[in-house]
Amino acid sequence: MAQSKVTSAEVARLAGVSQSAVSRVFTPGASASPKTVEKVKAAAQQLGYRPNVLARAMVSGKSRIIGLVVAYLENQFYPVALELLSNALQSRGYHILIFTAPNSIDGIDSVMQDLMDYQVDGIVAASVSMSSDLAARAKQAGIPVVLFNRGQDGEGLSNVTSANRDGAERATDFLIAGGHDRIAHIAGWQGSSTGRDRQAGFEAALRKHGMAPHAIVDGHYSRDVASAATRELLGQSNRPDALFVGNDHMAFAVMDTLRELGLTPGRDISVVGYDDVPMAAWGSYNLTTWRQPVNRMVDATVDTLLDQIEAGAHMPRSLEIPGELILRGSARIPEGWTS
Amino acid sequence: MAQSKVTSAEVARLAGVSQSAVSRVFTPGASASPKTVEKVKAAAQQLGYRPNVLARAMVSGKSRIIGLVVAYLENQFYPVALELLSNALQSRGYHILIFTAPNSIDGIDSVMQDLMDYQVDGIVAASVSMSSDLAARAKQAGIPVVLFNRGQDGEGLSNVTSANRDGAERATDFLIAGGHDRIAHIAGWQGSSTGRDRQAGFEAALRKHGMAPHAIVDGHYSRDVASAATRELLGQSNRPDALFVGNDHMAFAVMDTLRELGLTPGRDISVVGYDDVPMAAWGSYNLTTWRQPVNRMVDATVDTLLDQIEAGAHMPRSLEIPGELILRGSARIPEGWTS
DNA sequence: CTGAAAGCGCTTACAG
DNA sequence: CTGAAAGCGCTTACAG
Repeated sequence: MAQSKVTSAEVARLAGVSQSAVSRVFTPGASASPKTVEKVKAAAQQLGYRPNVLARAMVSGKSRIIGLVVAYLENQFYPVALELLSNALQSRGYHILIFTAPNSIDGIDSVMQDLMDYQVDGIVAASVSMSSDLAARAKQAGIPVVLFNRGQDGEGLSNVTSANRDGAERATDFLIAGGHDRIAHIAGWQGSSTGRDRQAGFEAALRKHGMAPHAIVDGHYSRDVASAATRELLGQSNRPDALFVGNDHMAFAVMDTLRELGLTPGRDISVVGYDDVPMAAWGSYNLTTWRQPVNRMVDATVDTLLDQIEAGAHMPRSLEIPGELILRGSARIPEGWTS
Repeated sequence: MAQSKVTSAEVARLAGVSQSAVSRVFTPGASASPKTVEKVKAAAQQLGYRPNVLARAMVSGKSRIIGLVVAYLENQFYPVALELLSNALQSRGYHILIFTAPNSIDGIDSVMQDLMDYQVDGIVAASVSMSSDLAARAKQAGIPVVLFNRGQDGEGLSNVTSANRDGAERATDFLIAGGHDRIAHIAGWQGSSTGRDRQAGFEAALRKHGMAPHAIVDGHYSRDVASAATRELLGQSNRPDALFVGNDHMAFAVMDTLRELGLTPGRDISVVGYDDVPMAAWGSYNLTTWRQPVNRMVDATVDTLLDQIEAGAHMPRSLEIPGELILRGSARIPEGWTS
């Protein structure tokens, strides 16, 4: 309702110039005389004119919209990443169109179609797997895709993750150095690359020391599953003395459950997580965990995506961001441990 | 870069019909003979054609994009709301374009301009205040706005909140019934309607019982501020015996701090929050809190917005969703307390 | 530097 | 039901 949209033609009329002149004044890098610029700006100001981004997108072929596919926001890692991503993109003149993805592969397929219908300039897929068919489709449509916090399954997409295998291995080294010898792993979802890589790191560390896993169970990145697994493990006569958990989100559930069982993490049993979400530093958890540097991961994602969009970079990049162990109170600290 | 976009003209050529015919087949409610539909669908399928949403938006004037302005995602209430909102909108054929807002009023102004440049069909502003100037601008541009979890300051925008004043009053009643007589309030940010309304409810309950607040301090919806306030309150000789906290996010910080001080919430001191975010149910907090029903708030937001967009509803609606007290372990439960 | 014109990919009256 | 045509609001060669 109301008087609604002002167009460049109206501004042109008021300023006494052609419509193209108005367009040039609002196009960075286009040439216009100071006099024209002045007249146009004044008229635009008076009318409250702003260029229609959609019309611009149509002719330029650049929408300045980045599609974001995100699965579940319950794990604090994702809202944090989302906020950083949105800010980074916003400062570069892009905006995020959000698509919440069902967890099935079919679901994600239809979501991707939706996404492309909006003529997005690029896609960030956070923590979702993508069929190679879909990857091919995006490539064919010329839309850059970068997988965030997920490896690709063979296809030629870019992706950024932390060094999951290395991080898990070093976190496990820490537990071993702490003198634990019944170390169990509540693993990340084995249907995801992160879940598998972290488990591989866990196993490698143990193997290196000639040890065997006390137990490994798939926690599906779910609080409930992790909680049940904890109960199960602690219900056995041969209890683990340390738990390496596939992500912080599950580790919180594990700690809650241990306390229900009357155990104090850090004293009776050691718990180490993965991610270092803000909540890990909160007093009630004070979780020792492997930091996955979300800010650096987001920066790498944005750089990779924009290189492909703006500089036409073609080679898919696979980036692994290093992390570090954050020492807190949920796990015994080995004598003389440094970094 | 690949063969890229297929247009309706190409489909028309292959199908042996006019371009308008193709358009009609893809426009719900437009008329086309079964034969045409069949030919067009086959051709579209073969070419991998899908209508360009942006082009459609240009001519129809409907972008099917909803702008979402969101301030900070650290408080779990917002990611939860975001996910629900995205799903609800997605199922109705809309998508969310995200704008993260600076906290200043100026910042939010420029963000809103950005938003309108994208020709969004509607705007949801979550937990941000809006200048009445801005509200007027949106109205003039014919873009419906609904404020989520924030009251409007006089202007004619729609908004949905929980019944903040009532909820706070009843939460405080509960504390009074529990026999507490030194009840302090760590208030939500007094620059926000929610913060003020909840404080008003707190004061009303006390007044009703002829009591005075033990103390009221503005926690700014910040963990750090709430934590410092807790230390301050507990450092005095005349300590509060109960704390009503302006939202769960701060209440978690308050509980962490109380424990650092050697106090056990629910036993040594009662704590009640506001929101009932998922984390409130987690074992480490087990927070007694007033539930702000986020799903109903989101539904109301979507209904209000789409009524204005699609049905042309003009009257601004101000909706207050009722809530309920969720009894957990962080506050003493009065003898014989029901509901 | 500037204007007239073509065109981005659609939808939607308008005739038939 | 169908096609030719106009038009959504811009950008971008093309001449001048």
